Amino acid sequence: MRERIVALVDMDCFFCQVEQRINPELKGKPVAVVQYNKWRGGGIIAVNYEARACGVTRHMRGDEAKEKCPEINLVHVPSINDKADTSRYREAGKEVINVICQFNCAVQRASVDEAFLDLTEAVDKRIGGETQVSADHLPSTHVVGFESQLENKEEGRSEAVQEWLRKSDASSEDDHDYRLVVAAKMVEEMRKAIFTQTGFTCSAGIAHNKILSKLVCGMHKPNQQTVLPISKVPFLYETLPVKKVRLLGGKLGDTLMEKLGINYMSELEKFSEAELCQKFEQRNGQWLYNIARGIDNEEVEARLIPKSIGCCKRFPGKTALKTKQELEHWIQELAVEVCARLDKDYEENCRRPRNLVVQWSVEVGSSNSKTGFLSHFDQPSLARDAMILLCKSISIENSKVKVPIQFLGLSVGKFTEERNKANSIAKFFKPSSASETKVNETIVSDPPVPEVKQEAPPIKTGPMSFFLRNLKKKDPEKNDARVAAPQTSVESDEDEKESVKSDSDKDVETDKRCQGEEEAEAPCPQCGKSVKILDMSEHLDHHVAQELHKELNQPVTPVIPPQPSTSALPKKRKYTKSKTQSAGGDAKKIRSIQSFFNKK
DNA sequence: CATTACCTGTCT
DNA sequence: AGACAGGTA
Ligand SMILES: Nc1ncnc2c1ncn2[C@H]1C[C@H](O)[C@@H](COP(=O)(O)OP(=O)(O)OP(=O)(O)O)O1
Ligand SMILES: [Mn+2]
Ligand SMILES: [Mn+2]
Repeated sequence: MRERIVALVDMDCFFCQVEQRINPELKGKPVAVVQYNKWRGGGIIAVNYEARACGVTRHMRGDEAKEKCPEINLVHVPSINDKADTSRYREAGKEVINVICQFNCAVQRASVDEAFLDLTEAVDKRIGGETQVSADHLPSTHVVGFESQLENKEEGRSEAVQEWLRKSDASSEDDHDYRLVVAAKMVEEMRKAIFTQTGFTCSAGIAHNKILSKLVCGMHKPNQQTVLPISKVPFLYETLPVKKVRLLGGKLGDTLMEKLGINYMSELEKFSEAELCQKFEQRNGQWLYNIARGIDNEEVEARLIPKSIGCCKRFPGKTALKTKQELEHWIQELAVEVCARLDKDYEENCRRPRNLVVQWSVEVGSSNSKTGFLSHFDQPSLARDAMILLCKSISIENSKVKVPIQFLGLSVGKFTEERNKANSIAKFFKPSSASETKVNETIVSDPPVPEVKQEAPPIKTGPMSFFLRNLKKKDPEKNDARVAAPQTSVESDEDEKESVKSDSDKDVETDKRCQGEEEAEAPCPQCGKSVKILDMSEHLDHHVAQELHKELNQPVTPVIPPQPSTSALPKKRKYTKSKTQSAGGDAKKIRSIQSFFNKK
């Protein structure tokens, strides 16, 4: 089996770096970024390494940080109309993504400050050319299982890297390690490019899948990178608490430890797939069985931009919203931000959202949401539609909200690409197509197929989901679920009498009240084709599937690998069990690793 | 009384 | 498709 080469690049104390670039006086000083209310100095969401040295951590209050570190510089997240605005960090994140895209590989934006890369093809191309890699090319690289015990840290690191290089030359029977070597060199170059072009430092993990690359990225920070040779997985797992693994950090991790009586990842390997499936459901069981062996088949999806745009705000305790006026006010404010970001997104990505989701909660821990079809994107429309959706589910009497609202959120999603964007219509994903590149800049499918019904939209089978739900069901005091024809447009029940809507006749909107109009048709806003209104949603889904495979952003000229990619990678993920290797026991453990993973 | 933001899987 | 739980940054 030929392993993929996957890297995870994560920015160092990202929000702090953004603030330090804006205000260079802060460079070299302890900094933390705080968000929300003035209450006790605000809550900390990012801490730079100088401040971490004095024990300041995320979740702390500004006041506590001042105690631990009197010289700390607390920077507040910008606030607009009493609402945190994190746009500057999103914009900075885009800069980074743009640099990464100069390298020829599939890039998956995983959060505001990190991205997964599939370097498999890029590495192969690189090996086709020059092949020499020396320790000089890997000045900030660490290799799991090659830690040296030398007093001098840097000397030890360098010696360990050289040791690894000696053991992993191109002539080895398998080339897994050699390909990691080449990848490590590329990632060194990429990180340097990120720094040169943005001024930000970052760290990276390089391994054969997403879970492992993410895991090792955190081992050496800041401004360093860590490689995990496949043969060192058992060694790594020996001292690795299960909750450190992505997706096991929550309830699943807890029940895993509880039900199996284990603490470290190495202990997971002795359970049969059948037992894991029986205890944690089929899907989770297979995933666990695989990850216990260092196997994770989740693909790096070529996606550079978020799938949804939203914002929200909490109103804890007595600040809960109690009147319709308050509610309207905050809906307006949220709509202002969403609208502004939406306009920008349209300019940059030429897409429009088809869905609007309003979320709210009436007590801590509860949550409710209502979804509606979206056809207008100006602020008043967003606010109006959101209010209508909300009013369908909560009861208001005499301008008083029956149960005070403690949380309110607006988000839009299910984007479709704008038509008429010459050249973009022809791209239609065809499941049976053999070849397609997954490099972000070019997703080429063989013969472009026009507007045809498409089976099998890309199957999304992310790992993990949860059986726990049934163990502890939420108390359903919930909604009066009187509304809601699925897939109707946003429209109030109150309007019923006078159908206020006037100018929207050209829009694709439906109201389930109009029982007699189930046969009515309207032009699809995407393709113009006449479609039954009640089928519009399903129809639009085909466009959504299309959008998933559209071309994302136009990276500039490739810096490193000059060749455009042409070959294919599998798109569909499968959970394949694998009976495999795992070269038994590196008996000895390195303390530094142990303490790294056990601390905190 | 951490906060805001995004993603995925299951159930219906 | 929509509602919701769970997970992560
Ligand atoms: N729980 C949170 N709530 C709000 N914002 C968060 C939260 N966690 C992280 N962020 C923001 C601030 C971080 O700078 C940014 C990236 O997160 P993350 O990569 O986990 O840490 P970091 O970049 O600050 O430090 P590190 O150097 O350890 O990566 O996302
Ligand atoms: Mn980070
Ligand atoms: Mn991160």
